Amino acid sequence: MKLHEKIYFELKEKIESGTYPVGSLLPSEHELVANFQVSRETIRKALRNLLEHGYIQKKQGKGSIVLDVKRYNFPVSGLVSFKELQAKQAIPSRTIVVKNERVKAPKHLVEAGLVTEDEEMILLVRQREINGEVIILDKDYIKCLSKEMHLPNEQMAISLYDYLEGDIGLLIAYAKKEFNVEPITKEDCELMALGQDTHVVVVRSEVFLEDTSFIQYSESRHRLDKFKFVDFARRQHA
Amino acid sequence: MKLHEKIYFELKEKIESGTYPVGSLLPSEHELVANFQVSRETIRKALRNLLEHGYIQKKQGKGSIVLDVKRYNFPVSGLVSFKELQAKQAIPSRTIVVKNERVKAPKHLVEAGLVTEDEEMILLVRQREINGEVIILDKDYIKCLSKEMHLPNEQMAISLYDYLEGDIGLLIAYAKKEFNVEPITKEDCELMALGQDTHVVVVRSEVFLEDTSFIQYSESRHRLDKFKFVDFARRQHA
DNA sequence: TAGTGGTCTAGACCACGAC
DNA sequence: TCGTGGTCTAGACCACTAC
Repeated sequence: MKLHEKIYFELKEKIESGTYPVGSLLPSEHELVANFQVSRETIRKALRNLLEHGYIQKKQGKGSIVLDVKRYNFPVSGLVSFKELQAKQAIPSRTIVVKNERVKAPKHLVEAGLVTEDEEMILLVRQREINGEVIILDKDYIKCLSKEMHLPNEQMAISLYDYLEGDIGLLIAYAKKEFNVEPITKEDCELMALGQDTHVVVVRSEVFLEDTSFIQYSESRHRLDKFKFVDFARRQHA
Repeated sequence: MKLHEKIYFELKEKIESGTYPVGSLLPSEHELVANFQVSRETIRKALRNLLEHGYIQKKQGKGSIVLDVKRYNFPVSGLVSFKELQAKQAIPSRTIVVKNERVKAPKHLVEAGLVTEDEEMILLVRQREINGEVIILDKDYIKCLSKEMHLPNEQMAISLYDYLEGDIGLLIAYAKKEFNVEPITKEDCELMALGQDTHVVVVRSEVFLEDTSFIQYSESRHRLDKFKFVDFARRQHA
């Protein structure tokens, strides 16, 4: 564990436990330098991390003010998998793998230059059940990194990202996401518990690895009444 | 202008203009130090800024890879005002101020501890027209910072944030936002061009100043077919 | 092995806030 | 005035990538 990470986690823990109460000031950077016996830049890196995650607000001439974490830190933003979300929220859920097969790359990905024309991809379709109802339908196209590559159904029922990052050792770096509300398709009707709904929320993502190579395109289709997206945003004054 | 900002803007400009083509490597940090005649930490701060805004991907042992800005940098995320959005997209639009009056603070804000019970706030309701249709309905509750405070209608038709930041000199720092899809209200029907729609996208925000004091609560109600939210997200491996 | 970015140090000076 | 965070410097050593 890096020094600045250790300091970040220690301060984060003290904020979450109330050792540093909401609205109070953290010890000054100078004091933290003395306490942790590290250089000021190392302290500042830890504080920057706290700032970016919504734990503190810094003010020149004053100090680092502790924010109300419970209010601002239900992060559904960023790049987080369904499994990681569920783990945080402790909701009874289940995943059913509907499709897991090789297909030709969809045309719009070829046109976007993300894959070559005759390339094969793995199409993965999964139902996400919460309290016994299918609330989310996930459709993923994953680039084949080798001829033999396949995705074990048992793993896909847990987490695609756990498999790609843990078992295969890929490093997922960033994604472009797009949120829309669209009319339902026949597939939505068949695979989701929609009732009278006429629309679903569609989250489309293009996902890339650390070397900037394309790895995954996904469409996550959500029932309107269960969709919620929470974000913590900082204003850019540049 | 700070040094690292100047370097950030110069590199950003060269990426956007294609001087550094997509997929190529930026000059190494060592080279940039020599070119700009600054210390390495200053270069690194500029590069960190490019990374956070989706312009580059860094890889240890390799370098800084230029990403496809056109594809990833339509930022509707962050904390951006309607006026700033319109400016980027050059769409003919108009804002109509429907209400601008003092009211008692709404109960849910009192319960959340954001305002005191008998406090007055300014209620601002604005229609956002695009191509002659009301697509968005913005309802804002703004905290009264003085007895005399009022918001000029002419300014509100341009930008609330321009007024608060420019004219009054407030510094908006961060916000918590929540996205939901909800059934329409009577007010939506009356003030928006909804057609057969039964739902709208609702974006609720709590906005805070640099000293962490609460300043604004807002509800932005969007017609389903015109709502779109684009995000660039990095995976947290910590 | 050579070159890259990642981490860390020990200073300096400046701008802002509270008193 | 004093203490705070913001910017910047000039080094050091380490981990990873490419060859």
